[in-house]
Amino acid sequence: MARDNTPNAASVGATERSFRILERLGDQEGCGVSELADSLSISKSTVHNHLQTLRKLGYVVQDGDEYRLGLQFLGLGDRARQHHDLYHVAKPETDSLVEAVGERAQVMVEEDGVGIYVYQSLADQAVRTDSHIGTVVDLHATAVGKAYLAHLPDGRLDTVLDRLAFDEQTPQTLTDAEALRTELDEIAERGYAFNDEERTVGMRAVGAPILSADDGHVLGAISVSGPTTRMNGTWYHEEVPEMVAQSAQIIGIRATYS
Amino acid sequence: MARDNTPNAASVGATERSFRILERLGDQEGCGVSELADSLSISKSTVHNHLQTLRKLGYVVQDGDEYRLGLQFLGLGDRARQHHDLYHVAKPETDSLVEAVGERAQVMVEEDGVGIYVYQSLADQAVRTDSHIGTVVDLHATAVGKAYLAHLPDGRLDTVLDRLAFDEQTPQTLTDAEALRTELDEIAERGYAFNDEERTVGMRAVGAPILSADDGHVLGAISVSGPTTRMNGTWYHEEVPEMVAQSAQIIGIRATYS
DNA sequence: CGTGTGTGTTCGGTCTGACAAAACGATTGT
DNA sequence: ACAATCGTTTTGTCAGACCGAACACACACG
Repeated sequence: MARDNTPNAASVGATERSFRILERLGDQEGCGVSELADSLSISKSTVHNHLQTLRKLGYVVQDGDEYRLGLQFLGLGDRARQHHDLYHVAKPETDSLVEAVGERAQVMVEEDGVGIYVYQSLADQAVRTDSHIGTVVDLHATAVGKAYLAHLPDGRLDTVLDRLAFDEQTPQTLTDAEALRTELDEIAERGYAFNDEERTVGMRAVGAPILSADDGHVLGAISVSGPTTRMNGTWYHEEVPEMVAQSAQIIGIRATYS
Repeated sequence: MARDNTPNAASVGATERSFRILERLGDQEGCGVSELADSLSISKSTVHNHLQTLRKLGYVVQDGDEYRLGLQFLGLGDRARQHHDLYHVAKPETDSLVEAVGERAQVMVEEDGVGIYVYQSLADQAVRTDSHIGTVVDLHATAVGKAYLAHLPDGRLDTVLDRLAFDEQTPQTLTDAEALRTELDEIAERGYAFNDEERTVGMRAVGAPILSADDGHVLGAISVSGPTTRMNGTWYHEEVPEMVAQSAQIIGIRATYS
């Protein structure tokens, strides 16, 4: 171990392996030992040991000859979310926003430099996408992300932008830090952010920041998203932004005084 | 569990330790290294290594001098839940049940011999308890649990009851397997189950099984629970059971044909 | 029937790397 | 200034995590 730098290793390999296995199990529902071992380049027996350990703990269930993620993770996820009081106040308001607008709405908070959806509400007509509760958000390519970044203090913004990958998701994605900064200024002044097919072709979204009612620091963001076929004209440019911004304000007030 | 003293170990110790740390972090929101190390009887440096590893993976966040559960668990939990299609159909119906009855309602499914809440809906007046989404349910001491057990095939019931601990939660808890079996027979005939302060003093609940509409096997259970001060008389004994049973039936039908 | 390829599981041997104890800094309160 | 915390880093050592290979059990096929 003395050779080759390892800047600050201090890392538990077995834990990393367990979570790689778990994440893979989440991607493809139901999976066998061999398939996991191949795709992760870990030996079958090691994968088997990890799965048995996780099964004993209740985080994985063995369903015939397949392994699946266990529902115990709901408990850990809910516990983590309980600690963010934004969730409680945002949930009912988000539901009524969806009832008014239709489509889908999601609430994002930042954690350690990445955005994560803590709640999502879907109308019947909403488009099914790959974003769910717990999804890690691209801060530079979503309406929630940009609305959030636009209200971050300069210092924090710099550190977050430094870590951003600027993946190009679609031809419309902003991949230049300077272009993003100028758009963030516009967003801050306007009060809400647009996303016009920057992450998913055919999808548009409108996002607004959730600000603390006393000192004005940003707590998170909320957005409504839908297909370009329905999200257009003044509905997209004026009416939806109005409703999203209002919901964001209500959530901000409730979050501050409760 | 006294039985089953690890006939074949094949267990990854580091993973077990990581999850013990994570579960402890979930219990008490925000926690320092020393506190964790003491209460888990693990050395400080080991706890530190695990926390750093989990932080790198995003499952733990470092907030000043405290560590907290990361929101990434929401993703794993939601993924696990997606695989159970019962959740999708139960959610809207549970919400409208809560709107009609008030109080709180929860949906349970079984996984590997234990019951787990996959959804919970709270009215404004609902009592705050320690049960959340992801909570492991005592099958013998809850309305959902008994409603579920009552409709389990005899073979499965035996194996589940064998593993049950029969903890006495309150003076009212059924701790005798035979007494439970006779009550399960009554429940199966009646179609719904009561819980009269068997798990929490001052709380009552009414639960009904969610049955598949074609072959009648039990998919899960749903219950409404509230304080004894409001849950009594014909409201508790007749009207609420009626509504819960009806919601359960609707969910069962939707789950079967979708 | 064997036989081939696919599983999931078990078995030892090897060497990594997870672990505890103690030293180190950085804060706090006395 | 000192004592008493905290979190972090370092050290050596031995348990145990890992792999490869063998095993058991399925289904296919010819």
